[in-house]
Amino acid sequence: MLRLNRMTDYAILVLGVLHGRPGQLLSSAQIAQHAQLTQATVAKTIKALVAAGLITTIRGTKGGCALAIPASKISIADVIEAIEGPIALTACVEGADEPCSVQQGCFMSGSWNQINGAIRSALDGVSLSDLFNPTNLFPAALEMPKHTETPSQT
Amino acid sequence: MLRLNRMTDYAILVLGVLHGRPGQLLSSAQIAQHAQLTQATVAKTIKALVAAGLITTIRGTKGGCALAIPASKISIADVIEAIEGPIALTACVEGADEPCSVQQGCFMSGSWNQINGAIRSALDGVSLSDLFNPTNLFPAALEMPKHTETPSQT
DNA sequence: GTAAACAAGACCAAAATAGTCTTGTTTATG
DNA sequence: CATAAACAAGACTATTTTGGTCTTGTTTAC
Repeated sequence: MLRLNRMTDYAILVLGVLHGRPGQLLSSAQIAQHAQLTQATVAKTIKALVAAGLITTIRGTKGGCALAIPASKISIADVIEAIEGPIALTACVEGADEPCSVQQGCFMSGSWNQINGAIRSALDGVSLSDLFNPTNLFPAALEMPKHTETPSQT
Repeated sequence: MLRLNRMTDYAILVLGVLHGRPGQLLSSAQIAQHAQLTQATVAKTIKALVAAGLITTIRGTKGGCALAIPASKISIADVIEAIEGPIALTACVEGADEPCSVQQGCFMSGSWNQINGAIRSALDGVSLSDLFNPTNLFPAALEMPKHTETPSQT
């Protein structure tokens, strides 16, 4: 299913909360409340996002978090890489004897690199603001109230 | 990391073994031997591949497996879907109150569908024969013996 | 009828993931 | 300068997912 893990979901949620309140410093507790997560989980998410340079934090009383760069400059790929590490399917199969012995070393790696690159650019092509304002991609989205198919989560 | 799971690796291995022996009926035990897996694990993999119509099996003594369709017609996406189910990141975030209440329902679903589609077509664009004969993609592959970067498995 | 092979599902083990808790550091405020 | 609010970081536990094995059944060639 190639599914994102839940922490990445949370990260997108957290970034969405920050995006919805531009210029405000929000504490992790506030974010947790808006995102309906526990403060501890939000803190864990924030740690990774700070490490990746996507948000900035200010410590001490009156501290909090804000987006480090505009949502339009943050791609989905950035978020995924911040939480899950480099984007790569890397299914380099080593165990086989015959089919691999024909060529030397990891003969499939070239193909996989190409596949990984294609996926990465797909994910790189959508920014958080595209995600949060889907009208950019689908101008009529808000006028079509038929959302019968439920895009399942988790 | 968006990694494939191990069963998908195994499936590619199994298909590679079959691809390397066109026209032959191989028992799961033989495949297991070539792929250096246990027979039980291969049998499990085969079950999914048969269900997806990628390989055909013949029961009884002298039975075995063979590719149901040529490797050039099987895409990576087919294999992934056979083992892991539909390809979808589906990170439809429901929990948030504020950022979601502005629009109705799952407002991000449209964007995710587009992203999923892009990934799927990337995976659809590479067939198993591309993977097994990377010269199709990289004509000089066999003449470049520098494989320093190790594309990690598992 | 027997053995070789696929079929299918139950079940257990191992690994990855998610979530919590504790402790420490920074800083505004009274 | 003490206190409280907030971030920081990592240890630890629990849960979930994944991988692997085992058992039992069915098909078919000889």
